[in-house]
Amino acid sequence: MDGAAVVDDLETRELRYFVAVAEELHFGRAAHRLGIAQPPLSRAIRQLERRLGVRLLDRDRRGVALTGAGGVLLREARAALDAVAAAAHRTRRAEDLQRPLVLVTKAGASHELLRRLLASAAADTGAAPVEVVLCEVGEQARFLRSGRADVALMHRPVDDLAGFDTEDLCTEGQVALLPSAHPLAARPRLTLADVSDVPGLPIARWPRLDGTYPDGPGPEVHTQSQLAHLVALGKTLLVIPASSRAWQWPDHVAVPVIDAPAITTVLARPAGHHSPALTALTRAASALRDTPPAAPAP
Amino acid sequence: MDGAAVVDDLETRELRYFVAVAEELHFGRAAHRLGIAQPPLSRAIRQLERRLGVRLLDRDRRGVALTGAGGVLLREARAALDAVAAAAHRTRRAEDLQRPLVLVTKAGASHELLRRLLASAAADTGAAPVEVVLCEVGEQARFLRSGRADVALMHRPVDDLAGFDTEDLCTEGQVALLPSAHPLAARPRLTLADVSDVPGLPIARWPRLDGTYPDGPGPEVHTQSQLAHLVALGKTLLVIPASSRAWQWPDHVAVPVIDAPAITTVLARPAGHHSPALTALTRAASALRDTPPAAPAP
DNA sequence: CGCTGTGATACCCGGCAGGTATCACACGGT
DNA sequence: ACCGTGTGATACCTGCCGGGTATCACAGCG
Repeated sequence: MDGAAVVDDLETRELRYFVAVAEELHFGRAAHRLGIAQPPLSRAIRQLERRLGVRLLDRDRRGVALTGAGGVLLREARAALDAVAAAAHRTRRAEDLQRPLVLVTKAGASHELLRRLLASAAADTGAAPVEVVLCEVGEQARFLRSGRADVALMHRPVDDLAGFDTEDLCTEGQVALLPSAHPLAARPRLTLADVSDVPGLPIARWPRLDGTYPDGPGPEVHTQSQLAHLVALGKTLLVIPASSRAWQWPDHVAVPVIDAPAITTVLARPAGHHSPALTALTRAASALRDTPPAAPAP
Repeated sequence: MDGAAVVDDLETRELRYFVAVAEELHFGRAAHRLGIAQPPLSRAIRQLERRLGVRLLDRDRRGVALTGAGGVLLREARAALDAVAAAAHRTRRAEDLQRPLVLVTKAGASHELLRRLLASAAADTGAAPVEVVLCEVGEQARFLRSGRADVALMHRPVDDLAGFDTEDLCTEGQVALLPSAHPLAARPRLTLADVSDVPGLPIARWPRLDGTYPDGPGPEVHTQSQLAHLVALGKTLLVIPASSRAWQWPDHVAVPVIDAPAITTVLARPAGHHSPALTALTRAASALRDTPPAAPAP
């Protein structure tokens, strides 16, 4: 037999190392981030490639690039590391039954809804206390998958809900956020075409999964705080769910975008996970959906 | 600070060791299965408990029992190990785009449907070849989660479909399989009550997730082959989907059980995974559903 | 044509995973 | 009561491998 008949079952250490290199695309920085020196990291990656029998990275003397297989491993390794972290988290927290339920949501979204949900859960006798954690945009899924949170507020269709059980909470339209002085701010309503290419107010660009940015005139951002700054400066415009008032500065105007897809806020939990506290919260949430807000907006 | 402030990120080795002990509930046998000696295994488990700060096993000098936290870790560790294995599998197979799609199904189920599905996929130009893998009952989910298969035939409501995207293929009633000499075999139809407690033909008992068997008079089985033997011997009866003819021996009779839940055969794939070959197969499957079988059974 | 920065290589060392031998103890037989 | 048996725990040793330092090889660039 040849030397390719090597073992399966990678170690999490190897996966962590690979993810670091794949994210940094630089052995030195990755090693620094991992708190080790560069040579052991190079050796570990090379050994990983030999064990898998697959080339993961193209090193061409000036930087590093992911191969196709490397891209697959990056995605799979993240999922696997999340699963391992979830094993640790959930095992630790299995001890006390009266632990609070951890709910994660992206900062600045669904304020009012969350407040009502918490009130409803608190009123439900027997429901465990709920602890709210805020995360950056799109990070809820990883919080759920890695066990750092039990349940999340997510948004369809913008978030990827694959692998989660969901409960619809409410659906709403989107508004464009503009500087109040801008000509478009006077319009009673807008369309996506109106806001897609506004001179002087380009839409901000978020990094793709591989870390690169799409082309375009807009500023590059990767956290909500950066975006908040740019909005406050009137440097970009935003199309967001109508309830995301946290973004609305005093000198901004929200104009409905009539053809933007409706956003549904959902309560998401890992598929197949059940606990009394979780089902109690889900019940409170579904009761909430059937009850309109006490004071509907004028 | 106290000594409880220990690291996260478990190693897969620790998880594999724990799963072995939790499944065997015996350090010696688990060590043998892992190919190591018993003392290092004891030490590794103890270290795992210290790192997690949680007692996982109750050792009381005569055997080992899982604690609540241990049960949680067993489930989570299996999922995590599956995810790690999936990372290796899928990365290796990411290389060649023309690789066959691996379909897993439980042996002896959905014969006819699978044949039609394969024919339909073969007719669809551009669909990758399909490789069929057979597994024991209930193991399809692990094949999908660990990346050993890309897609599975599963059955609602008997299989746990949490975390999978599914496509319904067909729905059918269930029949009871009886020795032809048995009095019940003469009936034109039966109910669950009729077959639930037949003297001399107790229903076989499958192990639960924790490895123990429910109480009852029936024989204990944990593979389909064992069950096939017992059915052939006329020692037990079976309630199965009507199409599972593989179980029907010449001296057996199938009688419809009119109040048994209908079984839907579904094509399942890991949520959020997409590939051209997979979508082609899914398309072929949905086309199949709309087309009734060429020669309906009389 | 050196200088800079990249990843790869060579080599050494220490910690830890794993092995062997043995212990401590709970049963069950007689 | 007592020893035999089988359990997991402990003690101690050893070899391997993960990690460190020093250095190399090479590609750009002024």
